[in-house]
Amino acid sequence: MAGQVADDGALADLNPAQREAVLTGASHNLVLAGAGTGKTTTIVARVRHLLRQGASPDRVLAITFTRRAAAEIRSRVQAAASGASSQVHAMTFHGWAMREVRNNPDVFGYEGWSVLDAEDQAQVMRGVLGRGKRVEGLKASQIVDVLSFAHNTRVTLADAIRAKHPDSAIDAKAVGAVVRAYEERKRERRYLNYDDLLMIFAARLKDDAVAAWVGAHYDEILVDEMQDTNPLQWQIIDPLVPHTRFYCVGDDAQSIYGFRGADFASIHSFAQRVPGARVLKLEDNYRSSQEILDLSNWLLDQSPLGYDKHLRAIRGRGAKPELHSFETPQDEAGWIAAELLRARADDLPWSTHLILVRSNYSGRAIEARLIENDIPYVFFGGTKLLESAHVRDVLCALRVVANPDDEVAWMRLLTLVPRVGDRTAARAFDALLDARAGGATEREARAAALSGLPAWLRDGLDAIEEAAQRVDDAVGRAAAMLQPVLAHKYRNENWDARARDLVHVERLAATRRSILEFIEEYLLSPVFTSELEAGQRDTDHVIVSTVHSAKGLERDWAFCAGVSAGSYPSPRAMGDEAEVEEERRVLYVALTRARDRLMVTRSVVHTPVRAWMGGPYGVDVAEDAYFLAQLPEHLVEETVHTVGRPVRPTPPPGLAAPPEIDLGVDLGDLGDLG
DNA sequence: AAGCTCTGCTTTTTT
DNA sequence: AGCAGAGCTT
Repeated sequence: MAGQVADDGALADLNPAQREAVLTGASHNLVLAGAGTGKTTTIVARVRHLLRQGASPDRVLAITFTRRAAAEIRSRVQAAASGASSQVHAMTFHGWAMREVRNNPDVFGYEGWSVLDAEDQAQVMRGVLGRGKRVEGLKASQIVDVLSFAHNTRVTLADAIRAKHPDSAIDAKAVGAVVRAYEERKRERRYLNYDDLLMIFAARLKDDAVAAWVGAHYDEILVDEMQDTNPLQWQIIDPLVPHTRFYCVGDDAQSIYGFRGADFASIHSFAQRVPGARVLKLEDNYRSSQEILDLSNWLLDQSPLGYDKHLRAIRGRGAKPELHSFETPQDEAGWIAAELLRARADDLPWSTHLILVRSNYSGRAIEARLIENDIPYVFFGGTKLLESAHVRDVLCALRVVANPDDEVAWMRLLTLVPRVGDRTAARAFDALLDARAGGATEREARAAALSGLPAWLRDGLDAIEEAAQRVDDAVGRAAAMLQPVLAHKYRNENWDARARDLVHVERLAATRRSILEFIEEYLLSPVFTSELEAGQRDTDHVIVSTVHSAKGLERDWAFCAGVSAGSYPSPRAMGDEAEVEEERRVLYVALTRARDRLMVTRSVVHTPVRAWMGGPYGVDVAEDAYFLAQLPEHLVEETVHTVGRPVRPTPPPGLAAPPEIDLGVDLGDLGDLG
């Protein structure tokens, strides 16, 4: 908060509504905190208040949406604390569930499992699908998505299929058979995915003795971004309500995770769901100028859903938001880069700026321009380090050592070996299982199963096993072992940059106690590759972020890129009011990130990309529903740019129609070609 | 038969 | 940028 940083959470710096929210004595509270109203400040102050009242730091749990938000709360509480260590627990729902399940095998009944990320899940699903690779026209990854939606919203598979694929007649029974086989495969291999962690936790909390036991660990559980909590996560909160206190903070207008099962209306029913809960409101905005809020408020007012929300700018008046129209997205990106360079020439630091994009895809065009112009940036929502192919390759070598049942990892690792494909790899894996079943130790089983393969694989894995206590060392050995094959595999794909990533991974691993802990931590809360490049030296940088990853972010200047007809809302959302309104909230979140200068950019050209994204709906429909179609002129300062694309000169008046032009070739005298 | 390589297609949003 | 499939090589 610009005006109220100094001592985070010192009561004197809070306004009356915030102070009330911090000091509330009710057992359960819901704080409705609009954008820029000091949400994080309030949470930090609340934690400090609890600590002052004598709560031990490890009895306060803050549930956040991302690892970054957790780190911020932790560091701000720490910074504000006088001396004594006050490491409060701050983590995501998934991180919490994982901790509980991992640390208490006798309570939850799961031991020796490993976590599957999206790609691994799709891989297991592909194995189940076999030859055809599809069932009812759905790809492996689509089935995984639908299944996850069903779990998170607690609906049947059939309902989830209808929700996700409303236009196709899919036989849920056929999909169900595949899903059953998939679950069976996961069980055999002792795999759990993100949803499983939440489901195991939620299922066990149904036993009131377990709920009482978990609840007794905490004096208060704070939940940030409550509007994005989905029904599955509610099943974790519900049983704990009688056993601890809940302090939830959210904003219905910023609910943008409906695709993951969040229902923004659930925040309205909070008081019914949590008996005796007190509801408090924060409406004073400390972040933005009134002009920025006028535009944001206008956007919400256009919605058929009544948000009953009008942010007031404590900072008063400022510059009008700017609307810049271009011909192409490339022009937008070019102008943004130029604007950043101009600001730099005026001595503004790079950290003045935040660039918001709708999708990872659209962020790449901007990223390219920043690289071109040597502008340092971090891309939240870009490539995740642990999901990139080369890092995955290396981690598979660690995974098979940590969990020899990890079939997905074995298959990937084995097929890296030259002349080894699916068949050979599958045979080696089967041989491994056989050897173990016959009583061999892990190392003996590996020696037997890998006997027909190059010795470096067996020796390398043995070396990793010996180093397993030092995870960074193990990573180093895995990278060394695979270096030759990876250098070849990625020879045309940026091998040098990839090799650098592997060094980053080694460094990240240095503080971890075990291979599984390391992999789980970063799978559950990813690190972006660009984050490491820039963050390493704490350099001044611009932030590029998808709107979804921009939660809690704010900067003096914000560029909202690609706010074009046909993108807001996207054609995919058309025809479904709930989805269109979620898109409106996405734009609202983007607009409310700016403190002083808000620049909305858009373009009109329909690139091939947009044409196929447009799908069956077509552009005209989108024009009509475009959120800025009815934008009153007085709310923005509009500039129309025609950069790099000069208007075609009109021909001189009175020019005669072109004559027929003979395109035949004058062969001339070719002489005697004989 | 198995593996390799090239090409074209696909992509909202994330733990 | 990554994946699936086609067609080619060993």
